[in-house]
Amino acid sequence: MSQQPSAARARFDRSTWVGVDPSEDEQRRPPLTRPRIVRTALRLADDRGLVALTMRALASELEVSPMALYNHVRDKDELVDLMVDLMLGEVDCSASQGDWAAQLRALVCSYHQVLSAHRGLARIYSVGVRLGPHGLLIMERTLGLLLRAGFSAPDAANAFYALYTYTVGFHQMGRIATLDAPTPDSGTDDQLPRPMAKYGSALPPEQIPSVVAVGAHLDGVRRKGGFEYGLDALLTGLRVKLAGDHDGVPSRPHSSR
Amino acid sequence: MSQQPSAARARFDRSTWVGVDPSEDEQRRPPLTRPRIVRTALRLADDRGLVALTMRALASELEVSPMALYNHVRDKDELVDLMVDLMLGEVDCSASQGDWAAQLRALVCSYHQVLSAHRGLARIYSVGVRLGPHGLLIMERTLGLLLRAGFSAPDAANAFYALYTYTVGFHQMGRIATLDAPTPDSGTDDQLPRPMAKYGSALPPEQIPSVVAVGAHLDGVRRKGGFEYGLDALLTGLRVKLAGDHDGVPSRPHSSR
DNA sequence: ACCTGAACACCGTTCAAGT
DNA sequence: ACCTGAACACCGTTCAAGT
Repeated sequence: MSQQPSAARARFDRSTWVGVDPSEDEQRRPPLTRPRIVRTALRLADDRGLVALTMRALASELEVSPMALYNHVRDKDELVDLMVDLMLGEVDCSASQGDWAAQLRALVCSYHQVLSAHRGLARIYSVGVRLGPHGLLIMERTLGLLLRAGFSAPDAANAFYALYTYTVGFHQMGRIATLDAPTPDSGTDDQLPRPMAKYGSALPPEQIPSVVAVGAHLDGVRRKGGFEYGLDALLTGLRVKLAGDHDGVPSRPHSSR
Repeated sequence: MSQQPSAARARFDRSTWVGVDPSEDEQRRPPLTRPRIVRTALRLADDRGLVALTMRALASELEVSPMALYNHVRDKDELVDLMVDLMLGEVDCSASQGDWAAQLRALVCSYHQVLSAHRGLARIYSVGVRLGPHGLLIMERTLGLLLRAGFSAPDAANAFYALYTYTVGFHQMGRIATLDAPTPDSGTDDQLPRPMAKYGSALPPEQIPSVVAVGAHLDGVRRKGGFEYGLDALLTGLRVKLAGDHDGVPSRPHSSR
């Protein structure tokens, strides 16, 4: 009762079966390598969330002492960098069809899908962006498309950063809610007729008529084509900017300065 | 030597001077209130960064036991929510001149400036967005401008989320760097002629020609008008989208679906 | 009602020691 | 070279106790 049953059982199995077939035991515990650590860490973050990604938890997942990890990885920051680069390897950087904007759209959408598949990691992505080879390749491809489209080097840097910022930011923004906890009594689904119980807490409804009017649609942004909406607006803006530069016409909405 | 000198000194001062002039001691230690806790926490995060914002550090800054805070604040998450709303109170929500896009631009730029003034808090902002009264007011104003401009409720939600995502994301994105630590030997300034020592580490230069070509401008994005570049592109895209809706012409760059 | 000290269940990481 | 256990310097938070 007061002992840890799983630890006791593990010890028992080990001492019982070791020596009978050592190679089988070896099979069950592959050697600790850097790629295996990073792969396991990414899976752990995917399955149990960012908060569960702990050096200690990762070590126990690998059936190894916490300190064993430090022989293959400098510290947790480096581990996260490696995880991010492993994830970014899934982004499809191959050439696609259409003009520069369409190709840019395909690339960024692939990026978006990969981040969606790894929500836990996507959260931490921003804090200190350290690019590995896969990240650099995405950057290279994006900047190449922009430069070939006709953007100047400074504008390409700005456009890249804007696309990048929007995409990563989209995944870090959580569901919008007010200080009051969301009511968990809604048994049916999301499209409830009166969703303002959530938004009305911090301010009386008569002070936020627009929020009340839009309300029901706000939660759906992340599910529906919310990402593509902003992305297309951004791409349209870039297209107008590029055309304006070639015509010598400023594209600023209001050149108040 | 082995004792903590500051703790010993504090205890000495307290026991020495208490009773001589209690009101003076009272002045030096104003009562612990919720607003004072939140204000001090925001200042602490601004001055010493997010990582220094610790319940224990905050308590010692307020010259109080760590547990005293829990009489005024449920937990650290709630404290952060309150700090965010205090910060958002600095955003200028007053009406401005120009059409809807210009007013939107002024509002978002004020938002951007406030986040710039509180870089530490801006980092954590995304994780769990819980809006207080000030946040709700910004949301109300933004949605109101979009609705009055002619956006439908779903489109207003999407546009709001895009602007919001971009702005907050901009502040969470750190400086772009590669896995190798940046070389701290550059004594002069940022506009160095060979900035590729930073980007060339993870991949050989011949594989990333566009990165090499743009390189020098990438670090400047955050300083220069990098934020405004993307914001204006976004606003232009929204303007085109709105005009397209009124004409019945789809504004998607490529309606491949 | 408000504050305190001690303690709990965690972290990441250093260190000295094992093989 | 690789792994381990013990320990250090932290966290946020609970609890029982003080006033």
